[in-house]
Amino acid sequence: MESKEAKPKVKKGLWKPDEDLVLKTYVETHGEGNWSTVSKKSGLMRGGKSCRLRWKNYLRPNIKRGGMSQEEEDMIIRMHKLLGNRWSLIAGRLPGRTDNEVKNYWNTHLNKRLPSGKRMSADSTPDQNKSKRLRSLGDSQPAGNTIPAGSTEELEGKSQEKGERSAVNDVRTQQAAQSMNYYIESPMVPDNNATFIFDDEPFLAYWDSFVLFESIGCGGDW
DNA sequence: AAAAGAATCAACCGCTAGGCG
DNA sequence: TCGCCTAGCGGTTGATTCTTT
Repeated sequence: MESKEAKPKVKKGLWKPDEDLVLKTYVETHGEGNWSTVSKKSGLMRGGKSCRLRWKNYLRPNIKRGGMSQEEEDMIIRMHKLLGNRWSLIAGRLPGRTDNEVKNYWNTHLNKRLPSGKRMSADSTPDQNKSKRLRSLGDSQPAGNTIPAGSTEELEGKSQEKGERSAVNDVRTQQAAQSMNYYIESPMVPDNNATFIFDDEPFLAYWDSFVLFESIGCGGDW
């Protein structure tokens, strides 16, 4: 029953509202960055990583909470088909959404609905390291910074949202099943014969140049 | 009404890249 | 050039909530 007294005790688990308040106030005052020192300076007994994640996923302004819209769902499906499990890149095309949220949504809602039990999980990602290679490029447009103002929802709305969740999910399940009409049956990595069926041209406007760069075959194994 | 199982999602972990001294 | 530190990423875990029996 020895305890490691030398190390400062780092709190884990769910964040409490007062902790959120402390972190939010701190970041709004001092700005983002130096997460490793946030816990010391703010008095939070949290690790830097935890603080960064909490801010990025929940406390940051313009974070959109609640269910995904049909458009967002479609976007996720399409982007995942193109990019695989590059959640940060996908989230970057969805204003107000975080990579964690997109990832969870995919794993819980969309992945299981794939036709004929085909799973688009990490297993099917051809090159995990590609995301690392692309990171610096992708960071030029981080997930939250392109968000138009006015999409913030109350964090306290969560309990209500939970109550509505099952009903909302039922509707969304049906809608998403319809959206699968333009789901692409070709392998995730398109070759020259891959057929992409997009119903709306403006989708292209969301592509970054590096995505196009890779898509047209300059990315090695693409 | 209670218990068990399933589903969901917030948070953590390990790893890598990039910056800086 | 090397080593350390920080930020960011995707994968995984575990707690909570919901649904079914």
